[in-house]
Parts: sequence; C-alpha cells; structure tokens
Amino acid sequence: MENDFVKELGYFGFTMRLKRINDMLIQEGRKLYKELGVDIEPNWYVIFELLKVHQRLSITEIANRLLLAHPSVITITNKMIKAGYLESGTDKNDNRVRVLKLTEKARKKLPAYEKIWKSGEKGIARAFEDKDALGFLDLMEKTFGQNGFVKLTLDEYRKDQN
Amino acid sequence: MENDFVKELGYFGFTMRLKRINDMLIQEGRKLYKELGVDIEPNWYVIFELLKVHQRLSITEIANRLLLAHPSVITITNKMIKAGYLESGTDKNDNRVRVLKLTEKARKKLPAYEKIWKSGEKGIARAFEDKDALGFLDLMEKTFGQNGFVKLTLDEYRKDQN
DNA sequence: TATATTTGTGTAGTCAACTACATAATTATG
DNA sequence: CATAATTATGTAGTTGACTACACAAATATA
Repeated sequence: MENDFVKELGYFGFTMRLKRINDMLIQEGRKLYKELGVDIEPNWYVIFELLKVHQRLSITEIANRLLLAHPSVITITNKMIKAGYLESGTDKNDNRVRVLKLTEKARKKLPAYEKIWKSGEKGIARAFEDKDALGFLDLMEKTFGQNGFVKLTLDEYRKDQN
Repeated sequence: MENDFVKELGYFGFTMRLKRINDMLIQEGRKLYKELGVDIEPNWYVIFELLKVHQRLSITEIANRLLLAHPSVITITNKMIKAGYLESGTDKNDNRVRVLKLTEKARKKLPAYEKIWKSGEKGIARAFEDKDALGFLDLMEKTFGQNGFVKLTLDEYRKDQN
C-alpha cells in the first residue's frame, strides 16, 4: 500500500477525492444489498420513496424532483419495470406522457427495504454526529451548482492574468 | 422548477446528493475546459501531476497511488496517449510492466494547464474559507472506506431486529 | 385554422468508474 | 529445477450519469 497522492494535493485533489468517496459509497451499497440478498440497485431507493409519496408521476416530473436528466430517469425506471417494481400507464389528458407507479410487489417489499435504508440513514447520522454534514452538502451545492465552479475558477484565473 | 425531493430526505438522501454534487463538478470541469479551449478531460489532471513528480510509473503504481482500480488507469492513460500527452515504454527488469511518462507536448502544455488548475484550487479554497472541507473529506473516507458503510448499516440493522 | 413553438419521451453515443476473468512474466516453493 | 503462486496488464461486460438529437403530441400564435 503506497501513499495516497491525491490526499496530499490538498484542495487541488478535492474533486477527485469526492469522486472516490462517492464511488466507494455506491460499491458499499451494492455489497450491502448482496449481503442481505436484496435484488435492487443503489440508486433505486429515491424512486421508491418518491413514488410512495406521490403515487403517479411522469418521467419528466421524476426528473425535475430529483434534479436528474430525463434520460437517466428512463434508464433507471426501465430497469425497475423489468424487475417488477414499477408499471407504466398513459396519461388521460396527454398522450405523450407515461405515468409511473409502484407495483403490488413494490408495495409488499417496501417495508423490508425501508428497514435497510433507515439503518443506513441512522448509521450515517451517527457517524457524523454533530458535524453538520448536511450543511456541508448545502454549501457544496450552492458553491458548485449552475456554473458556480466555472465562475469561481474563471474569476481566480483572470485575477492572475493581470 | 419543482422542489428538491432528495434534499428533503435529510440523511436519507445523503448518497444521492453526494453523487449529484460530484457529477455536477465533472460537468462544470468539462464546461471550463471547453470555455478555455483546452482539449483535456476532467480526470486527467491527477495523472499529469503524479507523473510530473514521479516521471516514470507503471499502471499498477499509478493505480496504487491514486487508489483506483487498474483498469480505470488503463482507460485514462490510453486516452492520454492517444491525445499525445503520455508515452509508454517497457521496464528493463520486468517485461510485464509498461512504464508511462509525460511527452514533450505534455511538459510544454503543463504550465498553462496548471494555471487553470491552480485557479480552481484557489476558488474552492476561498469558497470553503474556514469550513474545513478537507477535514470533512477525511471523515467521509474514514467513515465509508473499506466496508465502513456496510458495517455501519448492518450494525443499526441488527440492532433494530431485536 | 394553419403553422410555429414548446414539451415529453426515447435513442444514440460519451465518459468514468467498477468487478471478473484471461494471459503472460516473474518469483517462490517443494 | 519443475511446478505453483503471485503479479502486471489487458479485455469484456456492468452501472450510472450526461449531452445531443429525433419525433410526436400539445399548445400558442399569426
């Protein structure tokens, strides 16, 4: 095991470390499901929860509420349909929209899945204790969101050009 | 623009938000390069810096120092070779290893690229000010690293089973 | 009302990481 | 010294996000 070069870079390695942490979490999530014998993907839980609250939503509505691009939503939900957790119908008033909702199977399995998710939530909350991790996410979203990072960098860049 | 459902979930939405922030940063990085007319990918900078410091490294050495899986390193470096920034030779003592180093082009372009990267670094540092974002990354790495998240969750899970 | 614009969905192709497996070279072992 | 184990690289296939483009339906406009 050699040194972690990225960590040594300070703020210079920020994005790369964030990426690694993120990938780590996804891998861990996959391991967790495997361990518990659950056949769902790490990114499905938000869709489950969203449709539990809002019953019937279109692709676009889901994309807007999760701040995802619509093709991503199509990919995720298609897999969930294939796995039997979602079914799609058509909107009465608009023939373009495809309305998605949870299936019987989804509703039956949900309580068990929610137990897992709640455990994960509690674990994270306890690990961070008083550290205000959510406040940190807020800050990052505000800092990097919509051209934030580009502006930030270009400002510094132009400052140095003089 | 509708509500951000994920944000409402509190710690339950943690991983998803982290993923979003991360993707956001990559997209922003890509935009930045485009704006400045630079033909490199967001994840190349660590390789540049690593090989600037260590001149000649093998695939495995790079993977170890960056904590990446070796196939990821192969993919990245192959693209950099194609773009003319890296060249690979063979190790004298070991015919299996492929040694990578920066090309003339890379060394010539590097100062200009480093100006951009430094600006990004400064921007991030200023945005976080006294917030100790790096300490937060440390904490996340420690918390989620090597089975951390799985253990964390399973502990809570089993606690609730009783 | 005919045409233009917007909106919802879908497809294609890109990028970045991963695991699992294959193969060849080197090193260790019996 | 022959064989076994390890190590370095490479390939294939998966997941998950994205943008750009295409097309059909609905809405707005002239």
